[in-house]
Amino acid sequence: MRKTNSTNAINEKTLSRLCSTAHTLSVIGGRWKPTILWCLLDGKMRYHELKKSIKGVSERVLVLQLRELESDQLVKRIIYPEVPPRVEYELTSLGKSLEPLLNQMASWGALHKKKTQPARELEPAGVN
Amino acid sequence: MRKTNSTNAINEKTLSRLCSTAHTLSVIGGRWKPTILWCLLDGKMRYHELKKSIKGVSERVLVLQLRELESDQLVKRIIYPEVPPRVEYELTSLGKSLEPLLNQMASWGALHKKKTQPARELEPAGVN
DNA sequence: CCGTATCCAAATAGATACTG
DNA sequence: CAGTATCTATTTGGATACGG
Repeated sequence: MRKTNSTNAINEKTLSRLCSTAHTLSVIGGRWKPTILWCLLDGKMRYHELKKSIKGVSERVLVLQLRELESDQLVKRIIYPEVPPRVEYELTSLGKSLEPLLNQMASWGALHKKKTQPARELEPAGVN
Repeated sequence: MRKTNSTNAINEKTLSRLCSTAHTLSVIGGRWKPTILWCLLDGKMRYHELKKSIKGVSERVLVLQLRELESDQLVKRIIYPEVPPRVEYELTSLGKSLEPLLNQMASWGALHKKKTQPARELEPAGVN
């Protein structure tokens, strides 16, 4: 009759899923991480290409996010010992394994926007 | 031969998905939002039950996150005009529609942890 | 070209006393 | 009970000059 347990406290299964969800968010939740991941799903890119593609990100932050993705093993950093230097960023298989999740997030986000922001173009200019 | 286009700039489709992904993250990405959502997936709860279930959250922050979830229409707030006051929080259908996504996030998070943190229990106590 | 170092701003989270 | 009001701390992001 009761659901989960008498006090509605978080049960073990929920706790474990919660922890895993939080972990996922900590990995992909950075300000530019989804952008970077979407970029790299199209194929490997050099640092400067990323910088150009991702408008508005500063060098410091871009590098920070890349380093985090790297230490989370989503991104591989390949350094070619040349002059001038060349560095390529590429998704690891773990990184590529995010694609379905990112797609689902995109789908849900689109749905949510449609449901919560019904038909903007029908309201001409916003009176107040 | 070329992929997407010549300069590897973000194309329209990627841009749209990126935007939707960012939107999803802005909705569920708060510090306690996944916790709250997992709780409410088990059923409606009163404010104080949430407060007790979610250890470590302060009142201010809990209310803030609930208000954001409410204004994003994931959570319904039901006020009973009684003394003492009673308020229940419940997922809307839009909130419930997050369940598959949260499940997938949990699955990916668990997988990622397994791949990046191999077999903790094999290292006895951590020497350094 | 590919960053790092430094400094700064903004957003987010937290503790806690108080109120209808 | 269910919050709000303050105040503070921490975390995150940003601009930009400089270095290997």
